[in-house]
Amino acid sequence: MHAHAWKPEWEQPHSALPVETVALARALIGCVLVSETDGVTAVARIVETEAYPPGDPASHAFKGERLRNKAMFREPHHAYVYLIYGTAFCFNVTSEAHGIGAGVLVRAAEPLYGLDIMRKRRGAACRDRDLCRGPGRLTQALGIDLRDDGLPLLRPGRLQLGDGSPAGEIGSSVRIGITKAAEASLRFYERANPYVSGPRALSP
DNA sequence: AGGATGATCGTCT
DNA sequence: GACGATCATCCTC
Repeated sequence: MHAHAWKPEWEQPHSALPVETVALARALIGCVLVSETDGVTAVARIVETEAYPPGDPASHAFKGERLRNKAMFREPHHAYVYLIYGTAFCFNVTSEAHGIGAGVLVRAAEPLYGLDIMRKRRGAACRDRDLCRGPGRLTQALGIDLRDDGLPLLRPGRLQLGDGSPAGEIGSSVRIGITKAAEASLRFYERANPYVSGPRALSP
């Protein structure tokens, strides 16, 4: 597969990405994420997200703006990156108006381009299916870390979101790994996609 | 395929 | 001193 075959697609800036958190979480399914880290390009297509809307007790923004979560209170469509469990980074896309803390966690993606650098970053023992399957794995494969925290995502840079649309049906379920507001169905994923990280058989 | 566990560290109480 | 929007590994079925 030729690299330039993908280029016209992922060089398109995203048109009309929603600002509202849940709408954004759905709209991000199918969008491509391009990373230009350390002079290397890697591209993956988002297949699973979770919404953390305003007033959500499970959101890092719930208790107000802090040093760590200040990116969540920025303009929409910026990166919010944080370290979790001391071992992994999580990548979010900010949502809602400036000053309102909210965002969308990107949980899994389908590797499209730069598979070799992703394998190198993830380790030789990693199956291709698992390169970006999980929030911490995705950031590792794409070289996303604290340097990306707060960066805009709709212009060329270390990270850029490109246009895309979901293939087939979008499923939803409760969010993974949270204890507060655990009943809310705010996780979205491409139903038939094998690169989704969590349960794929749930409804509606 | 699915459940339990330890690693590891910044942030908050 | 406790707690995560997790992962890799080890275990059992």
